[in-house]
Amino acid sequence: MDRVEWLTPEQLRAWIRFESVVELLPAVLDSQLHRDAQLTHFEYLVMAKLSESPDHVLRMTALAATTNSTLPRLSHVVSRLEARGYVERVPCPSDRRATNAHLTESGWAKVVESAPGHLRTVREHVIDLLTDEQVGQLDDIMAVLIQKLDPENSLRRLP
Amino acid sequence: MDRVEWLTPEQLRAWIRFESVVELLPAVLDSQLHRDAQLTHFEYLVMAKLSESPDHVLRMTALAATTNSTLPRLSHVVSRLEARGYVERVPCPSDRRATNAHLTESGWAKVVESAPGHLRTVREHVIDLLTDEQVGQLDDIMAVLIQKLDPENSLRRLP
DNA sequence: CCTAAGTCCTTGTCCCGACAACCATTCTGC
DNA sequence: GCAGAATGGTTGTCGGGACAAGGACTTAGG
Repeated sequence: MDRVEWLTPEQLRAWIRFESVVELLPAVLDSQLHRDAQLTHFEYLVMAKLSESPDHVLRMTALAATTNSTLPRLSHVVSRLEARGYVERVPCPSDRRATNAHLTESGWAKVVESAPGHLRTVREHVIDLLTDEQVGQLDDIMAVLIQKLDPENSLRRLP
Repeated sequence: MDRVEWLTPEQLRAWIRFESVVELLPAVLDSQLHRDAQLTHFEYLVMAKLSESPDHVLRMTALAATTNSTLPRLSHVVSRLEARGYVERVPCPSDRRATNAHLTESGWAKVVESAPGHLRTVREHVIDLLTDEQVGQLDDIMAVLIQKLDPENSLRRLP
């Protein structure tokens, strides 16, 4: 292994803090949703993305992309959501390999019901703690990191 | 559920990007460590914290705190690391309820061997992508979030 | 003291995510 | 057209993390 330059104290401190947030934040989001809506954060995300899409339908591949997920993972989650009546699978007419995931009425209602609580959590733990300027800085920084993490920009729908 | 103000476009975009990074970054760190050192990110973190500590020893409770973890989780991981010879459990002489986790020679060697690769990954995916100014902004922002996520740095979820 | 409550840690069980193997359909080159 | 590659999804298995319960020890109160 080649030599790597060590971090400066400022860089190290920033990294340790960032690392901690990355570790702790998902647990907060997960637990709020699980407590208030019996949903995983990822389950919520899947339904939320469906709800933003025309006709509440997305192909599995597209849905996997927007949720930063893999197909196997998504498939399992959709099966769970299907069992609870929130989502249904519909064969894609134009490509018979493909499957469309469709948010049911019940699923839509679930999203509408649980969105405010989730939003509140996001506000309480992130957005409302920062100044507008900091939100802008966060946006810029995360844009740079995403570019590296997800070079192909498979995440569409960035407003 | 009370009404919650929706996010502005700027806030929403920042949040979606941040959310994506929080989702994707751990996978990158995990996979590098697993590939190059057969270690979980959390396993590495545990050994790293031990290696920074005097005599390479920490009480389980303290170790759980510095790694943002719970005691059950830590206990399982230490068991695994013990089975691989990287860590050993030593009863604490002053408090017989307590257990000290001690990094073995082999564990120390493992940390020394795998640290550069991990550091390189952190540099490649975060630090080296940002200006010094941005690193400072990231530090400030994460400090604010940490304050909310872990108010007294003495976390541990209570039921 | 001695009992009750609190602290420190371990263990068992369940569920979710990663990974690999697999099947079905569509595309490509010749 | 047709063989082989590529694409789109599903399923099975395995390992790690959350949570609940329990065991061992210590401290506090009368």
